[in-house]
Amino acid sequence: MNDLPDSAAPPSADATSSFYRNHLSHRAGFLIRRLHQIHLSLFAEECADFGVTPVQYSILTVAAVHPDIDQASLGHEVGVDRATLANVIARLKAHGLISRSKKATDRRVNLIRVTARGSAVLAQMDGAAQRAHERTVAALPENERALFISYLSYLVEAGNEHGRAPLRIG
Amino acid sequence: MNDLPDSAAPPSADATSSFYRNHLSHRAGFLIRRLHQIHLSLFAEECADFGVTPVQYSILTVAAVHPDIDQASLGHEVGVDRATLANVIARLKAHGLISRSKKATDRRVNLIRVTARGSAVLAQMDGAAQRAHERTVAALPENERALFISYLSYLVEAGNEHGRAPLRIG
DNA sequence: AACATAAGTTCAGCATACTGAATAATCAGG
DNA sequence: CCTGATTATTCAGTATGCTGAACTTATGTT
Repeated sequence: MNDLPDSAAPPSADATSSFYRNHLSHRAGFLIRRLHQIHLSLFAEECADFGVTPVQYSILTVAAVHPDIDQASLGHEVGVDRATLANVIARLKAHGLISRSKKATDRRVNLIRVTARGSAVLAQMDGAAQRAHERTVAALPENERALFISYLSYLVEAGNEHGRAPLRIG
Repeated sequence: MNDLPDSAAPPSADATSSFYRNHLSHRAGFLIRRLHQIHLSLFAEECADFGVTPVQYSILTVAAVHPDIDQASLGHEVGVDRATLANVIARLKAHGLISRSKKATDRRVNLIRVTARGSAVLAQMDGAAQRAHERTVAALPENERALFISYLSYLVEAGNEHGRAPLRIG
């Protein structure tokens, strides 16, 4: 059932060897996209009961330790651009997990605060979120796992200036 | 300018040590999401002249070596679910890079074919796409780079059943 | 032929992510 | 106190990715 039709059968090796040397599954970007999909799926599976996505969870955890953080700072911490963050914040607010207020001394600024309900959800889903992260790299033996994370971390730091939402590293 | 306001200053280490042990930047899912963003940015930078995104490029390369491939097979090869694929296909068709026809012996099936213009664009952007993939991991020394790719590849294969668009590995 | 079942695709709706433009509020110089 | 530049946020539009439901066409059974 998964067979390709004749016209789409794998081409002979000599006709397309350059394709196979450069196959999707050897391209960094392709693999990263796919591993991201896998993580999203694992997170959804572990955290289905809470209705909180990975990005929402990241935002909640940062907001929880930075009471009344402004949106720009929150975006820098979590690596989410301002437009996306405005959308996510709106959803979190609609679900009652955060509240928003204008800063008294600068009314351009929105201050974000995790509600009591938000804190409760964070506490309840802590284990599930941990498991989702662990399962994403669980297939690697422990030594390689630590190495993989350190490579990831190094690449993220090295490429930090790329994209609209560079992290604040310091 | 990047300083947090007082109310959002980093909390003292003892009050939130569990937070720092479990900081965002040590979570696999967070790092993968961020590295994915970085890759998207690098790809956009390298391939800006062609108006083709990473997923579109993956689809074009697979369709190029599988003439008249059906959408379900294409989705399995590229790791894109059917609904998303329908959208991407529509955009590629709108830009004249692919054409679509009904399969004669099973009119439920759409057959995808890269147009002459699509082939030309693929050929023209080949170098730029390569550079985008290479730059994503360029910060690692060559040995570690190969190792990182092999870890990625291993994790993707191990987690392949997760998500709506598992790859056909074979 | 009639029916149920299955397969391929599309549609509707939500979430994340980006760009560029608009809006609103603040600040710095004169 | 105005004016212009800066900063914070939002809005509009596009792309990817998911789920569940619908639709169309094939297939298998009787």
